[in-house]
Amino acid sequence: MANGRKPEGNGEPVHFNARMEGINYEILDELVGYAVRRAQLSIYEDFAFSLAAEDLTPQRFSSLVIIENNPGISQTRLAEVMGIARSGVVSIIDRFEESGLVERKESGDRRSYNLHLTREGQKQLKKYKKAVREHDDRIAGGLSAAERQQLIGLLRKIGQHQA
Amino acid sequence: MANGRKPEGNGEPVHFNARMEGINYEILDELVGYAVRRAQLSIYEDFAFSLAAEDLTPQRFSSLVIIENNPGISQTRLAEVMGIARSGVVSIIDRFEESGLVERKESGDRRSYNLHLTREGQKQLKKYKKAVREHDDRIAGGLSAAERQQLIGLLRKIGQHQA
DNA sequence: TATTGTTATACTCTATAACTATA
DNA sequence: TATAGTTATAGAGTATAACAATA
Repeated sequence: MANGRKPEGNGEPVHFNARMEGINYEILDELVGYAVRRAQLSIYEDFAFSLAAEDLTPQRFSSLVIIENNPGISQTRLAEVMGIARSGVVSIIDRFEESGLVERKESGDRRSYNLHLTREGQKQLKKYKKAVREHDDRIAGGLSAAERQQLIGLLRKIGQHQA
Repeated sequence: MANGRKPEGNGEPVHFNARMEGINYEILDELVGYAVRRAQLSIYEDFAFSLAAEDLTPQRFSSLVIIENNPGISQTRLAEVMGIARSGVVSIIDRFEESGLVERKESGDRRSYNLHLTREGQKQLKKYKKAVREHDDRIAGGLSAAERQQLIGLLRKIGQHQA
């Protein structure tokens, strides 16, 4: 063997703990931005854990939902909606096409495609939605239905600074 | 010249628009996770825009605040608080040390360091805090003080699923 | 044996720029 | 000239694994 050591590594997988005992967060506790970021990290971690087996990320899930509910959308438009560069959409759609969930159909304009879910894509997305709802219920478990609605409402007011 | 073309590129910088006209978001509108992610993207964008000149990211800002308010903290502990790998902290601190904001001081245990802000670090952080508060007020501008507190409170209840 | 900091490496995400085929 | 999709490339960010020094 190349070396006589046992396989090592750092041990504990990296985990985000929203609030650590005995740590003074000072100003961070007063910032809306930090609270959102902290929540987002916890949520992302749970999403990844819950849906890694499905090879699904929040980004990929959102793409499927947008395509399903806005059938025929173009890649450029999808990029705008997702807030990413057009080049990023290419690889996302490539991957979905390989796994047979999305297809690029002809549009009138031969420069662009109309994106659609395949039958298989619709079927899979239904499953994904169920899993994502379970995940969302889990992470929002501490909140009543009313609080949940209130939270979504407050979050929607954020980042609306001027036009 | 190597080629006769004018410098081109895709044009419009990538920008995240929380909600696009004429798009159906379906289930995404009901998910706490999506609302948080959407808000987080808007906030991050404003933070980056406001503080890029200071070479500051939310991550780097948080590190400085944690070090200031928990002086003598070790790199491993800081990694835990930030929810990143220990190896990631090394480069963060390296950079702060180069720019003279943080210093690694001896601890009793010769394997580890005690992290401290330098005098310059304290001075800079004071400036950063002012800028970050302005940024936070801007992105939370649509909210009253009460709503802001309410939002932070609700966000804190998230991701507290079981122990 | 375990821990701290470190380095090497790799992977993902995403941006920018340039290219092509169309319009 | 402008636009849609594409490719090439590069830069963050961050993880894992392995290592040296120390406990």
